[in-house]
Amino acid sequence: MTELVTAGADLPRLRELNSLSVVRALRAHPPATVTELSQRTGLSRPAVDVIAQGLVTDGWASLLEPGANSVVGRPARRYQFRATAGHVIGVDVGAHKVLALIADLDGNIVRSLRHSVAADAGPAARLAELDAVVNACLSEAGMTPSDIWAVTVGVTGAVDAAGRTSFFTPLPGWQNVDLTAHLGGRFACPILVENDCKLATLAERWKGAASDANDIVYVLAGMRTGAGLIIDGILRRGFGGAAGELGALKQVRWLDAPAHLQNCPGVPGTVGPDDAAAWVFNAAREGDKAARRAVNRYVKDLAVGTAALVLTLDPQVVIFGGGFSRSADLMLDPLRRELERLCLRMPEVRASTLGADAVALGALKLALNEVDDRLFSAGLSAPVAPRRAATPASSG
Amino acid sequence: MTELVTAGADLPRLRELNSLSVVRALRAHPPATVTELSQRTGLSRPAVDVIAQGLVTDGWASLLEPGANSVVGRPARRYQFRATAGHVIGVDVGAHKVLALIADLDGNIVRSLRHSVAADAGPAARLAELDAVVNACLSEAGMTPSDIWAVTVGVTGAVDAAGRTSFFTPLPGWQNVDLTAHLGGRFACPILVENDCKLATLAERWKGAASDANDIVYVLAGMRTGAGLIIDGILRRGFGGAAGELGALKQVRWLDAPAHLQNCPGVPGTVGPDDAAAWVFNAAREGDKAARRAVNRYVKDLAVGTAALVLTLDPQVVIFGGGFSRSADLMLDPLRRELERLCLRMPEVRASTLGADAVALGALKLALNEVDDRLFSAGLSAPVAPRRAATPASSG
DNA sequence: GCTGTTTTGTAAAGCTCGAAGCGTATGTGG
DNA sequence: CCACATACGCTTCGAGCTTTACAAAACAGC
Repeated sequence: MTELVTAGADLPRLRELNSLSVVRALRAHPPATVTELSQRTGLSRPAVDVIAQGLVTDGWASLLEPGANSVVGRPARRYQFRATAGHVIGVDVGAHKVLALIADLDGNIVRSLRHSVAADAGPAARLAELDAVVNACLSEAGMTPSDIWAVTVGVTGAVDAAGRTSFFTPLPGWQNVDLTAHLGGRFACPILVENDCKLATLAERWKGAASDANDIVYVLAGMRTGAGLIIDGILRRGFGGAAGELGALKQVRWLDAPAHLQNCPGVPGTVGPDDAAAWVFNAAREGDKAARRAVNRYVKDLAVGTAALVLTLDPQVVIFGGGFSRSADLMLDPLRRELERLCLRMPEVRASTLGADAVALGALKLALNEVDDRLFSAGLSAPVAPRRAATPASSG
Repeated sequence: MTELVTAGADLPRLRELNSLSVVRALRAHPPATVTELSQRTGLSRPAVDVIAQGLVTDGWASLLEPGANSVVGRPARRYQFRATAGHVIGVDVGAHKVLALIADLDGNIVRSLRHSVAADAGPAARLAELDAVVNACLSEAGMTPSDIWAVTVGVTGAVDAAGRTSFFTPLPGWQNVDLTAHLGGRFACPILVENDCKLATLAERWKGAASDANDIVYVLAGMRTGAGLIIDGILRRGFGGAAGELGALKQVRWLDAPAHLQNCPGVPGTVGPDDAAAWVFNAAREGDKAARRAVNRYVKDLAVGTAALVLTLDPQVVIFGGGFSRSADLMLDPLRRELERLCLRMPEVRASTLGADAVALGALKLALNEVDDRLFSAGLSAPVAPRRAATPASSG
């Protein structure tokens, strides 16, 4: 009737909260004994004991066989979170490839598969390749779609709340492709679609160069330039999912920045447009004057937009990622110098440590976050795949 | 010893959580009967009853005298949150004035006082005026500093985590003035110092034009141009407190934008530089061609930076505030047109509804938030003024 | 003015959960 | 084989919430 201002908690809820607390402690430092869990959660040993046994019978935790016990005294039972209770899929649908990863609830990658796709492939062909990769990856792992608890797909371009690439995408014919609906037929679990750049940002914070920071600006530097934002530890999408699309503003010079590299004088005619940048970076490394000038011009332009992000958000760290980050050795210091000149408070500037898998890793992480959110809000009844709340019927 | 991963809750903590839950319900819909509170919190009537009585004896709530009871049945006791249990102060230290507001815990303004200050006053004189206003306001309200639970002071310029204006401020000699230390001698409660622009943003969300939105970009348009950001309902300061200082980047044209108004041809020599903008707005309203052109140029420049913010954050709403927002009728539509051209997803654009008190109101809100945070994290023992955790000794 | 109705206040019983304490089990080291 | 250290598991106790039941207070209608 009346909306709940704030839910008051009764005893069963208390037990649930403490169970979740134990699960968190279990995941943070596995494997753990009852005594350790008791210390970490602040609960008494007997309380943790019954909770841990309940987790085992529910399937959330498992007992480790007693191994080498260095300490004197009765050896403690060692519990561990049963990460294999569920799995998630992260997919990167890029211009040239489709990469799928399957991981367990702790993020351990169980299976990965990568197919190449022609850059000019249409949406139907690309979707078919997506299905093929996901299917093959699942069967290689000996799983069915019902074993999957969440799916995330990363695509290029801003993605709206419904999971559609509504604005712009370089993938041919990809506007308004409804991936949620496309995958919804086979997966009953939550399906998330997200911008590749945002996912790469998430990945850098998960197991990349920004794992220690909570306020992160990620700059994707490549043939396309983009940005991803983590503020207060949370990936920000914006009200309509279009956060980080600063590159669309021509005053920040991100649109034309890669042209400095592509149009650099001295690039041999035998080098294709996609490889021109790599050639320029190599030439610059070997001392070629024109190449160095091109790189410097590129960095100068990149720095304008980066400075706009830094001045707007004042992050702790800026991550320099994307395809060009392989040549970060050439550009990191010039970029720092430019930012020093343009910004009020200088953030740390670091190069990405993740390679081409960053987007798929971020997709994995987003799916894991979704699972955790549901776990910690809905409570842990039994480890089964969650189901989407509503399936908005919409044609792809 | 070991850091707590997540605190497990025991029974006393449960009661505390439920008490807070009742307090929240009480504040959301005052006055409230036990039955209403029971429905809103989901707790049983007897549980709410003992909690409510406890709140009354602690001083957090009070009983309302039974008034007209339209319904049949035994009249219910009506409880209300005792907002006068504590008070907070919000101060705006501006270029021309010092404005102090005192409010109770519900944000009802109890007392306000405004002193004018010369724009070229030095830091000592300005601090003296600040003390005078705060003292007078307190004594007029019949209070002492120990009655105050939190103090917030708004100043121009980026404020770092320690509460110092470390970067730039137009207030003469104000660099590195340590307001926290200055006020720390007389107030034992938390003292917050914050950028005026951020506080105005907070005020617009509290009781201004953005009360329905959680993702807000506030643009302060005046002789100085600034920005404040609310993302996911929370005011964002950035890692070093310098978020929103996009204006420092010359490519976004905010620095020179007001010059279009000041240097507009046709401004009589009798009009001072501070009043030139107002003259131009009036002239534009009356159809003066040169004035209209100046206003349009100004809006065009303002829109570049605003578009950078919008493209970066994709907010739900952009608030057009600051001194020039009095002339929003002239500029709102042109600003919308420019943004439509520059942005991917168009946010709502609204004019500020708060006048010159916005900064002080925001300061009040920040102080109230601080009180609430402490309340809801530390629990409610008895309504007394909180004390600062650590007083970092630093000379002003 | 009395009675019935309706809603609130209050008391008692029961249940669940966590804390504390204590005896028991199971290892290591001498 | 014995002493010791640590972990397990049982019992007792207390706190807090819910349910149920009953008393109290006001209004409506006769």
